[in-house]
Amino acid sequence: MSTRKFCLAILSSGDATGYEIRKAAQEGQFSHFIEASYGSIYPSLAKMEQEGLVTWREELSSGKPSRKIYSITQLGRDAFLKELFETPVEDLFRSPFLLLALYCRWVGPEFISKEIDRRMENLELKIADMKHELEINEDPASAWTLEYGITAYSASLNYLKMNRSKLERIASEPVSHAQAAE
Amino acid sequence: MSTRKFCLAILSSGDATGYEIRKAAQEGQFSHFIEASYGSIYPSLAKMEQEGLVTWREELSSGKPSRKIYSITQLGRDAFLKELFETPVEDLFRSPFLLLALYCRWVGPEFISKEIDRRMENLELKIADMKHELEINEDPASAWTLEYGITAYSASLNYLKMNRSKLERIASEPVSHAQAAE
DNA sequence: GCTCACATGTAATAAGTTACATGATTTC
DNA sequence: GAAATCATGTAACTTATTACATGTGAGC
Repeated sequence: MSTRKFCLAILSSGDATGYEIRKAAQEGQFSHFIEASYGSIYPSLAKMEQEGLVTWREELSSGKPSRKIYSITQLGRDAFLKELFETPVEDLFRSPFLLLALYCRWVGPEFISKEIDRRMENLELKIADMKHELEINEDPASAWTLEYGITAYSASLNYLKMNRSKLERIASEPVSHAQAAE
Repeated sequence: MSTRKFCLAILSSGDATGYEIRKAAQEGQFSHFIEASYGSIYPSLAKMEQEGLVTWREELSSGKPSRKIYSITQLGRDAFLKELFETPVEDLFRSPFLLLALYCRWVGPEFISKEIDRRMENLELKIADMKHELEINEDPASAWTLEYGITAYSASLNYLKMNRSKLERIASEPVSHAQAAE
């Protein structure tokens, strides 16, 4: 249901192709808190077309492959609004990284160190991305959302910066039987 | 695959029933970055038993329903280690709340205000929870992970505290046709 | 000539959600 | 007497993932 909601959100601000919607999920401001791949977007669009929430027209351009440009209908707008008003599902945070941190003694300090590097690079990239979007952006709601993301990610990044050595130290303690059976 | 990994993680620190594993996903330190329900835990345990990753014994206690106590096998430990060493999937953050924030003008300031309240209460609860776990906790890796969570959530909460009025103001601006077609 | 970006989709599979079904004991 | 907690599981359904399948044009 979340891919559907996302497609309606994008289309509520303007027409788009499936390809463009996926790109928005991959690169834009949405990418930081939404997941959607071709395999979920195209079927979702097809289904919504059957339900009358969206329509499409074909655009044939010489050379380039033809595009199916989707538009939201009034029914679609109503459905989107309804979804917005429904109490939103709780935000979801799933972290294989934190699970790894919890079991850091099992993998040792070198591996942990490498993974912390990866995680920090990732956060830095995301933050840089959001700062860039903030600059080219004109919509105040987008700015607010981007700043929320920058704040939260910066806090995580900073925590890693200040406390990574602590975790690396913990990871270097040997795993005793007592701990394993704890 | 993530429910499986989580079950192995729990069992690697000691025997447990399906019920207890689900409780750990619901309440403990894990609950802040893992999702798992009965419907995914029980089938997962059954499958892992067939694969020889876990075994179980029945405990009949007078009165209470009988429990199936699962233990991890050496094969299971190996599988868990292997999963830990495999490059972890990127952390996943999905936020219906931020999508709502982005479209705040469509729902208006009253609704947004209510949702911000909900979100803040939620964050406060989680933070309080983690602080409490931090106190009763003895494992340094757990402490590190909990502090990570407290840091990130506190930053989000603080952002909401400082900037909620801004979003409420944005939400009160009428949606023009130009914006809708932007 | 190669890779990247554009562009659409399907099929098989995996995974998880939600509701259902059942029942005893403990606590208020 | 009611509600919460302990305790196990299934079945139907929804959803998403991954890989496959295909092809053009532009830039290097």
